[in-house]
Amino acid sequence: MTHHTLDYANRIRQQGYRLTPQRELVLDAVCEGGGHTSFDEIQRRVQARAPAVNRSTIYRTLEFLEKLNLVVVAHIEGRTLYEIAHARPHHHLICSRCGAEIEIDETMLTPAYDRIAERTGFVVHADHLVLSGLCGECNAK
Amino acid sequence: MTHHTLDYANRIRQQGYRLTPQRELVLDAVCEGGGHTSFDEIQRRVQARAPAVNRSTIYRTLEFLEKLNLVVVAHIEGRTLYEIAHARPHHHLICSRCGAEIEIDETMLTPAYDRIAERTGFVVHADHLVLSGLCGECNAK
DNA sequence: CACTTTACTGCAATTTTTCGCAATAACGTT
DNA sequence: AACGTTATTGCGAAAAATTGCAGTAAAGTG
Ligand SMILES: [Mn+2]
Ligand SMILES: [Mn+2]
Ligand SMILES: [Zn+2]
Ligand SMILES: [Zn+2]
Repeated sequence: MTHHTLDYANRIRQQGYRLTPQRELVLDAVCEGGGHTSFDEIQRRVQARAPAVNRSTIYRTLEFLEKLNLVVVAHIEGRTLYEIAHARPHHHLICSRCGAEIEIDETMLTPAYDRIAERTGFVVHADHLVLSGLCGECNAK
Repeated sequence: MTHHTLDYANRIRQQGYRLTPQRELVLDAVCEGGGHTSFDEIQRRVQARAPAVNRSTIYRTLEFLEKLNLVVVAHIEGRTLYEIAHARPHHHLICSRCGAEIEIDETMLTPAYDRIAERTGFVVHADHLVLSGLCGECNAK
């Protein structure tokens, strides 16, 4: 399971929080499938294993996991999508014409981060951006 | 009024849409105050002039104005904030420790856009990003 | 100005998300 | 292993946001 490498159990407990079955179930649900997952899909997966888990709990748990940087969120074309946080952050390019999605590594943004740090002293630490624009193909037209 | 410079009336009509009093009221409401405005504040301003304007209409209108690039949105610390679109896009740096907000020009990001275009062919056209990280002061500690 | 088309609005109903609170259970301590 | 503290859950209710639809009115035409 992907998130095991992050040692989420200790990460949660070391901050004074508790590792509950609900939190493990939600974490697993976000992991399954690997990519972006909607709330409904997460709820479906969680309740397939434990039907009693409450919808409110899933909302609160996702917010919690996001706060601990175990899960990242993205708003893409009106939809709110969740994804397990990986060791290295990544970002998304969304073509506003054809909808194509391209994934890029955080290193693509470091030139801008450097400029920002130079001029403002601010050190950017973005972990899941969504940048819109036009993909190569659509741009050619 | 700031948005008049954008000639929003023609911009709306030229695409087959209609310029309604409700749309002007919402646009004005987003303009007033200049910066980021919450939905509730927009509703308050609109209904101060025209109490009959429906809440649903305001939601739909904001979405519409966003689609036409007359208004930009941002999700900052859980809040959804609206702002009138200016001639040049700008972005925000939010310190995740002290909450400080720094505004930056789009030119700060062009080095990254260039790299992205070189390697992927994708031309980024982001108009209102929110980047989190640590401000200069918080970083020193 | 009267007329036609159909984009847009207001309203009510749904759906989604948040919230308060009493009951539960995680986990450090004994 | 039993106990105590209190973070977390489930539940019901409230609040926020979305949707379908019938009526309204913007704007082009003559
Ligand atoms: Mn992603
Ligand atoms: Mn702004
Ligand atoms: Zn494209
Ligand atoms: Zn700071």
